Amino acid sequence: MAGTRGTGRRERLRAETTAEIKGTALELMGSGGPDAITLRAIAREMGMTANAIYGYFATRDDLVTALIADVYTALADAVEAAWSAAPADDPAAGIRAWAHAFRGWALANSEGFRLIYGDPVPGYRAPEGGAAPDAAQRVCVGIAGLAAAAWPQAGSPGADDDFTWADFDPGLLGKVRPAFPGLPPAGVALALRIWGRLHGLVSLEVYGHLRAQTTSPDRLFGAELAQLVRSLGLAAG
Amino acid sequence: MAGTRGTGRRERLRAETTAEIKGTALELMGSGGPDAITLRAIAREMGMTANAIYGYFATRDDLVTALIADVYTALADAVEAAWSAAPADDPAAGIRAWAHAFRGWALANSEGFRLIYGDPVPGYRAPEGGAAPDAAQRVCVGIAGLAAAAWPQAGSPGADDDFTWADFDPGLLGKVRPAFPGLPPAGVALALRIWGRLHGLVSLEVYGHLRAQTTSPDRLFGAELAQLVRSLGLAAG
DNA sequence: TCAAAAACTTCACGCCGTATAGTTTTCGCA
DNA sequence: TGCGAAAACTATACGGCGTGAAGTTTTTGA
Repeated sequence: MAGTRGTGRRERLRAETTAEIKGTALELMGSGGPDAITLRAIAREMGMTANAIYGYFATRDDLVTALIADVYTALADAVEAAWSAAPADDPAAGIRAWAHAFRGWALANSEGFRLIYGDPVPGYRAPEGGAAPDAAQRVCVGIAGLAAAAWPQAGSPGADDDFTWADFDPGLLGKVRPAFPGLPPAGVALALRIWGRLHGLVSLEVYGHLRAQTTSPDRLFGAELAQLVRSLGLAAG
Repeated sequence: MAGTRGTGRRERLRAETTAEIKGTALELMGSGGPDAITLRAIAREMGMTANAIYGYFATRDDLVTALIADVYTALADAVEAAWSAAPADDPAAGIRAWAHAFRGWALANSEGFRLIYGDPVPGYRAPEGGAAPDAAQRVCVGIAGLAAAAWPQAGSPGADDDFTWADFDPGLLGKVRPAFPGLPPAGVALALRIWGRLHGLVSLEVYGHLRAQTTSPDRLFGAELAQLVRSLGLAAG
C-alpha cells in the first residue's frame, strides 16, 4: 500500500513543513509573546495562506497543544540534563541543580513557561481527555527522583504520612514506582509539594509579581532553596 | 465651576454605568472565562454599543486593569477577614486561616485568580508604570503580618540573614515597617517566601496541573501547610 | 431658552479562526 | 509514459474582535 513506508518524499516534506510551522510559531512567540501565535501570522511568515495550515493541524488549538508538548519536552530535557550533571551521591546538590535549571529555563523562556503553566493563548482550552503531555510526567518523575534521593533523610517530616497510592494518578505512579521502588506514598506527596514550592516563586517571578516587591528574586529563590534542603534533613552539601 | 461638586446627577449616573460595565464584565468572566471579557459582549449584555464603553474606559486594557484592581481587592478582603477571625494569640492558627482562605478564594474564583496572577485576557499587557494595584501590596503586607506574628519563633532559620532593606520595594516597606516594627529584612524575605510557597500549590491546582497528578490536592495543601507551620517553629496549635 | 458638553450610535478598517469550494502539484501504478 | 487519485494549497466568505472618525441625541447650567 502506498504511504506505508515512512521514508517517502511526501512524508518527509510533510514532516518538514510541520516542523517549520511549529518553529515559526515558536519564533513568533519569542518575539511577540504567546498572543503572536496566530495562524495568519505564521502563514504570512512562511509565504503561505492561513488555510494551508489546516492541512497540518486541524485547528489552532491543536497546533498550540503540539507546541506545549514540544516546549514542555525542552523544559524536561533542560532540568534532566542539569540533574544528570550534578554529583550522583549528593542529594542536596541534585536538588539545587534541578531547581536552578528550572528557574533558569523559566526566566530564559518565559513565554514558554506561560505557554505550559498559564493560559497559553487567547481562548485556548486544553483538550478534553486532559492527557497531560508526557513531558509533564517526566518533570514530575524527575522531582520524585529528587525526593527519592533525599528520602532516607527526609522520611521523617511526618506531614505526608496519611497518603496512600490511591491519592495519586495511576499514570504517574506507573513511572515513579518502578523507578524508585523504595519511595512510599508519602514520598510522592513530598515530591509534589517540592514541585509546588519551586513553582510558586518561579511563576510569581515570571509573571512579574515578585519583581514588584523585591529587587533580588534570585537571592530569594536561593534562600528558599536552602531552607528546602535543610527541611529535608540534608546538610549544607 | 460645573462638575466640581461630586454629587451631581451626571456624576452619579456615570459612576453607576461604570460599575455596571465592570459588573457585567465580571459576570461574563464568571460564566465564560476571562476570554469572554470583550467590549462587544459587555455592550450587548447592557443594550449598548461597544463604542459607548470608550466613554468610560479609554481602552479595553484599561477596563481589564480596573477589573484586576477590583478582583484583587476582593481577594485581599477575603484573606484579611479570615485572618481577623483567627485567634490573635496563635500565629499558627492565623497562618492556617490565611492560607485556607487564600486557597478557598482561588478555587471559588479561579477566573479571578487567573486574571490577577496569570495572563488575564487575550493580548492584555499590564500598564507600563507597573504600579501593582494597592490590593497586591495589601496581600503582601498581610503575609508579612503572618511572618511577624511567627517571627519570635521563626527568627532563626538563617537562610534569609543576608537580606537588607535595599532588597525590597520601598512602597512595600513603607507599609510593612510601620505596621511591624520588629520585623527585620530577613522577616520580609520570609514573608515573600511564604507567599511563593502558598502560591505554588494553589496556582498549580487552579490551572489544573495538580489534579492531573493527585486526587487529593486539598490533603496535599494541608500537608504543605503543616510543614510550613512546623518549619516556622510553631507548635501544633 | 440656548449653546456647550456629554452620551451614545453608525460606519469603517484591519485583525482573527475557520468553513466551503476550487485549483494546482505530486504520486503510484498500469 | 501517461493517467487518475490524492494531497497540498488558494480564493472567497462569515462572524467576531478592538478601535478610530464622524454624526446624532440627550442632558446640563447659565
